[in-house]
Amino acid sequence: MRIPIQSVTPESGHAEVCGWVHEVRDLGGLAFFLIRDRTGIIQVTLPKKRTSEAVLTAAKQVSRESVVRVAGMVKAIDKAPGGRELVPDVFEIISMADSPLPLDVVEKVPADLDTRLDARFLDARRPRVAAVFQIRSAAMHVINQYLHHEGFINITTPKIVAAATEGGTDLFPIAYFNKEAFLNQSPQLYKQMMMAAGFEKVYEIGPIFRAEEHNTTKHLNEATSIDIEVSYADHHEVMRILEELIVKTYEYVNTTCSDQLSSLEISDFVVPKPPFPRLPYCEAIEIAKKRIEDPIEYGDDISPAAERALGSEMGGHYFIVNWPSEIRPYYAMPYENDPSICKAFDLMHPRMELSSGAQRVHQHDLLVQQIRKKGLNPESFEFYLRPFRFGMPPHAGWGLGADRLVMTMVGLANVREAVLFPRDMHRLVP
RNA sequence: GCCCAGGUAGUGUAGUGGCCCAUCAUGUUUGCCUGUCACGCAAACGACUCGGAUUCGAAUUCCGACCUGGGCGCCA
Repeated sequence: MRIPIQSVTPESGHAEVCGWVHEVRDLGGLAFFLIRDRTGIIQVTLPKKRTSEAVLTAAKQVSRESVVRVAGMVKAIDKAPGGRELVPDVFEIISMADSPLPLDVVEKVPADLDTRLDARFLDARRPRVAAVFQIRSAAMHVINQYLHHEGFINITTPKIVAAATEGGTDLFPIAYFNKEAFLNQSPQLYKQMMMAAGFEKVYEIGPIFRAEEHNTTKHLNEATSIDIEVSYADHHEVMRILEELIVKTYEYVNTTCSDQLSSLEISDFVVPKPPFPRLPYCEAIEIAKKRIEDPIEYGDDISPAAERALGSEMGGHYFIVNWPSEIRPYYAMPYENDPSICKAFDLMHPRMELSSGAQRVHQHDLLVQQIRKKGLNPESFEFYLRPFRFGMPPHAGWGLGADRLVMTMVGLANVREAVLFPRDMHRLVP
């Protein structure tokens, strides 16, 4: 019976493992094979004089990264990695790997990201790459667990939609029988409909699609968004949920992924401390004005240079709050005492924006007014506006970029490294 | 979409007009080697993105195409 490599100890006696041939060191009368599975690496040692002909033939024939089944006695040896080695009486080639390999799994020679993504299945065999996705999995697990625990209902909303009701970003048109259709840019409107449906707290973790032709290390055309919406909550309440979720995610990764963090050579993993500073937009602009050369004025978006300047000033996660209504979407709730600013916020990591959200406008007539103010036609928003006419509770929510969360958490240079099969302007395969 | 930088063995690189039938590492193959752990040693194999131009001569200069990386714009 095959057992995980990590569980092989000197006490195992006779053990059978399956995995990839990681490295071969043939010293002549003695040969070492490193066999790797997802749990670790074990040294298989062949003293040639005392090894069967069948084992020697297979060992001679096998190529790097072939899948093999090896069984034999486990011996305690200080000189071997992990303090044990396996002396095989069985060495079976299950699946021979072609040569040459598209990239070097052992990492003696680096590979460009492009090369790595072209051969992602091989790239992901590298422990440090696998570690990123194990951490991502842990993060998604604890986020689901936290939201479930907080009473959120997990929903799934359509990714094929009829029209671009939100404006702003470009959508991908798709062929949908004989109708016009698009890939959805966000579950925003559907989350809000579920507030009208009385679900009170909903969340969705799913793909979002943006057809922007950007070419940066932090944008993708297909991303994973963690979205929540909460009835009877204001922006303060959902910011609190967001910061608690971020902290819990870091804590969980910190306590359950120590092997993965050390694979990534992260020795200074810092769990952020709540509460995160709430920086009013107007103060953010003042800081940016002092710190960057490019002109920036109240009413402008926060440019990447301004983001970086603020990031180094703030030093950790922080919120930008009280945005001018003018530069936020129509569904962001304006302050009653000063409608020029609204109850919208962004959650920032020092490197980039992670999340944005707001208390939403829940009053039908105010929403129509806001849509008009943005120069949009309320008539084309009928499917969105309808729920607001039949009893819509006040509500607030946010969307958090899962890929950026992972990227910033483990310090990846490029968001593509946090995604198994990233989709950008140039990459559609694999 | 705009701007900048690139494209050389399977992989990662050196090479700015002749010194290049192209450097180094890794890999692969063969030989030697009984404690390696990036094993070592020896030998061999393997590449200038494509098309056009300039030149006695182009990996190197110019033009075009394609591809890649990055920045900006855009990103409710």
